Amino acid sequence: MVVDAELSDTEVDRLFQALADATRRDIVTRVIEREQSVSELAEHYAMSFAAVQKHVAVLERASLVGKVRRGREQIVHGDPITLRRATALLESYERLWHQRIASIDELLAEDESSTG
Amino acid sequence: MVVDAELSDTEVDRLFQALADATRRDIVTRVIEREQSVSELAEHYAMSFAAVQKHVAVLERASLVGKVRRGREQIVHGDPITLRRATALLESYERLWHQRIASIDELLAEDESSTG
DNA sequence: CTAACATACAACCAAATGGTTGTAGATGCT
DNA sequence: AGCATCTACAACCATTTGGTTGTATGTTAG
Repeated sequence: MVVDAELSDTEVDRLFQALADATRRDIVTRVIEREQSVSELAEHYAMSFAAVQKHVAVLERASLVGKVRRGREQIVHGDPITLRRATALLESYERLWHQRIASIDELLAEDESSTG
Repeated sequence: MVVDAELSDTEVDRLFQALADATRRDIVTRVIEREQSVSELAEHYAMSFAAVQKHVAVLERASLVGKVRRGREQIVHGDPITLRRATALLESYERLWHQRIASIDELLAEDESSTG
């Protein structure tokens, strides 16, 4: 399962952009729990079917979900790999932070040994 | 360090929205590594100072960074707590996924014991 | 074959976004 | 005091976004 492939700036833009909407995040949780058709998803929201269709399209462009035709329905499923990549990205920022804290601590330790 | 406080939909919207721009992500990494003034940040980008100012404002509204006045400068620093919350959120989606996989595995195991 | 259903997609609209320039207010240096 | 620097903020503009309605197309059930 390839997870560490570098994401381009544009891909990351799309990824976070896709996550920056409550309806879309809700769709993601729903299809993670159980893959389901677009119209089935649409039932839960106070907006037109076309609007939900667009949200799914945004998630698809971000590779957070995929669609597979089943008869006349289009079944939406979650993409765990992209989710993993998004998390990994944020974790790398956190790692940066911890590294910075660590080097500050080092400096403080040196300081103490020279002043104490 | 409070990390698990529930974020409202709007807050999460702002959070991911703020991360959905390469310039802003770059600003975040820079201020995580070392806090610095807005104009210092602005030097690195091929856009106006005002544009960078706006990006910082977006990050601030999302609580990804904070600003502190120092003389005539405004020093921007990263906010690790918000970063942690963002990561935690994505991790919870991943957890959902693993739970789903686990229950599928259970079903398969039951199936095998009845058919084998 | 026909009716109902699920989807696709275009056209349209208001609001938000990401950029610009210009002006004005604080602060620091000499 | 006077000038340069850093920031704030308004006004403006093009593009994107998130929604709508309407129409067309493919698919399944009777």
